[in-house]
Amino acid sequence: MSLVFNLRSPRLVGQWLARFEDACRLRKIRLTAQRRSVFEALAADTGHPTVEEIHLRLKKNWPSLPLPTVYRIAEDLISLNLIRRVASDNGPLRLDANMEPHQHLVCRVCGWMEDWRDPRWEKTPLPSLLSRGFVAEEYDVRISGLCRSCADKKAGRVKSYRGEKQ
Amino acid sequence: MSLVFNLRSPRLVGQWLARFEDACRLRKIRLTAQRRSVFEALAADTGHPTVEEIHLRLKKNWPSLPLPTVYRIAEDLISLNLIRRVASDNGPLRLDANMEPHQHLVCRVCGWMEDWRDPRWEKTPLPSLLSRGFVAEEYDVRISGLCRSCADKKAGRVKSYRGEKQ
DNA sequence: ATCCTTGCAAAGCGTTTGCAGGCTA
DNA sequence: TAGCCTGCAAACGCTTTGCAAGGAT
Repeated sequence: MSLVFNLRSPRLVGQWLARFEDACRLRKIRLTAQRRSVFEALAADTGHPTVEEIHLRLKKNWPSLPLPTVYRIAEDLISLNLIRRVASDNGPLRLDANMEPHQHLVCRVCGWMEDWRDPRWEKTPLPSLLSRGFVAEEYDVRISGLCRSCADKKAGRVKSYRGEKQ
Repeated sequence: MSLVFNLRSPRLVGQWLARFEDACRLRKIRLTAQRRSVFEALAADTGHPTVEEIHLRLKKNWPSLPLPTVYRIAEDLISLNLIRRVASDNGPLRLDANMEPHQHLVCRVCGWMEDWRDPRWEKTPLPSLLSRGFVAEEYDVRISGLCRSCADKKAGRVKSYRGEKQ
């Protein structure tokens, strides 16, 4: 697990923090230091971190912060519509504070993930009633493939049968 | 968990079983009754079942079949490229024996899932080198929303803060 | 006969929960 | 002050693993 993370612009993080505080007031939810820290860490990070990654980062300055608290707060923030879960094939829950419409690049080998925007996806209209009364709300588009480092490693490798995750 | 499942056409299941047997021969993997049963149950089901659902179904006629065996075989079939994991936000692993290009309708409340085809997604070309050397291989499109039954239940309900999964 | 695969049991990992004490509003 | 929230520890559910016995080739 990498602790390297890409920062989001401080201006945007500030906007999102204000929105977070408004949401707390509106929903009559207490604005605790723990919630603010978790939300801020998540908002500042473009890397779709796991709960554990957030926890590790916060522990540097707050060694007593327990992991279950971060889990509980993550759930709260999801309920408040301030962050969302990222869809994946397996592995631990990943979080995303970017609520704008966007797509994801996902490496099928290492799970590396990055935001991507392609206006073509956003212009495609949602079918209104697709099938059996299903009410479509939004697209969730992942572009899967190989990140540069896994593509490099792959060259010349032989696939094994068991023992190697695809 | 529901044991109701939608059947795939026997003709298609037969084709896929033949492909499964070829793949076993090609990769020199033993064709056991367990593997055949798990693959067949999966191929016959259009409902994106979990490993446990497959196991429950097979147990009816094979009470001694252990769950870990189904997990191991699922992993094998994924490695053989005969089935794939379905992307989801959370919850247990779901499997899909349909390897044709297709999209999914996903209910964000109950997890109900159904295949969907929209030629627009399939015609959109993959960008070749999107970002930082990323090699795109395929799209994974989920259309999330509410299935009919959750849409019906939702009318008139008040959302709670904690205690209700979104 | 070989050795891949299964069956069993146990461990592993990520996540959730119950309860008492603490802190925000 | 009231009661929401946290901290702690323990439980939980899904998944994986080690090892000996079994079965396909």
